[in-house]
Amino acid sequence: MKEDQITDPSTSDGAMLFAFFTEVGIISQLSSALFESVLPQGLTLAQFGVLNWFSRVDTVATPGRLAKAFQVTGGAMTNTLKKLENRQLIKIEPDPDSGRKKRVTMTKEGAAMREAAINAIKPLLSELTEKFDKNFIINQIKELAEIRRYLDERRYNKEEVKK
Amino acid sequence: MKEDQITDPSTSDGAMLFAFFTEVGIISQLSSALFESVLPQGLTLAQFGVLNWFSRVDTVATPGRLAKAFQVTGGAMTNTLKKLENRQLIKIEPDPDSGRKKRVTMTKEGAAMREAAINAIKPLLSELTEKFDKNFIINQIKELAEIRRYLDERRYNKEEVKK
DNA sequence: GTTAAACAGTTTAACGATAAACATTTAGAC
DNA sequence: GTCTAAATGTTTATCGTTAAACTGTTTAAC
Repeated sequence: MKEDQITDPSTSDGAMLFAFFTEVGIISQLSSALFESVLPQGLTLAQFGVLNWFSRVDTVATPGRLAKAFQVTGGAMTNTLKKLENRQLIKIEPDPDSGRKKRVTMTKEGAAMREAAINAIKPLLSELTEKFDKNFIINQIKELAEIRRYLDERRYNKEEVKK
Repeated sequence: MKEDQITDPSTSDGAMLFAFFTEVGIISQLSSALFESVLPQGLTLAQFGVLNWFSRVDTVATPGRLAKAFQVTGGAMTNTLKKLENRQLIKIEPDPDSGRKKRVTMTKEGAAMREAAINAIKPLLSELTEKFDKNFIINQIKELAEIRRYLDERRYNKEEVKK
């Protein structure tokens, strides 16, 4: 029988898609490791992302809002926020208006750490900017965002079905 | 939805690149979760990848060769192979020709599991294939591979510099 | 008012990943 | 032959992530 031929993904369009996601996964892994290798004092990308959010989006947040912004589970955000709190880079207080919410803000130390992180990754970003064309990256972002939106929507629908 | 934009491409070239890697990271995360949700019996993508490799590339390998193929560290591959060995999906033996190498092969059960996995992800791949144009994906793979090659090279050079 | 459901956040167990330290085996310089 | 360096693989500690179970709080139905 030639079942192998038919089911082999390398002979189908599906294989291409799988190769695409594999490529994305490897880039995600390699780039994360690369950025974290230059971030100061063992700051991780997840932690830097939260600090950066406070500089760019809003000065106050709830864990839930941050979890949604970064598209991670609540547990993941709890974990990241705890690490940041231990290093005194953020402050977590009970929300005065709601007993189940919490109020997360960045400390002065957090803002300073974010500045240091920005400076630390600057050379790496410059190197990569020089290596890859600006329009190439712009186009990539646009196209990848399309795929990301679909996957995000897909996840949402899956959760709806479960109910 | 998406009230909070994480990525902000319009500020600087560096920010654009950072947004690119953020996008890649999210897609990696969402797609992995999606694929693993349909894989049979808790098979992970990492494990499926190895089984699939044996069907597509070669029937025998060393842990080091697989680690290079998937661009992960040796420790990561040791871990994945151990999981597969525990489930009897692969066989790990000492290399008769070299005391430090090992000889990894896929078992019959492994091949069957790979078949089952292929069938399990087929509907998902069909859905995505329908949603995204074939040439679009082909082009994406080509462009992403370029970036991946650079990051991989970059990692290698970093290791060289350390010496 | 009581009670059930939804919401916000945390905890736990499992996964894959890295980096660094650690054997062990092989190969090369002398 | 010896002895150092490289190659191969593993272990350990730490990281981020998910899913599922769990606590506590708020809302809404009655």
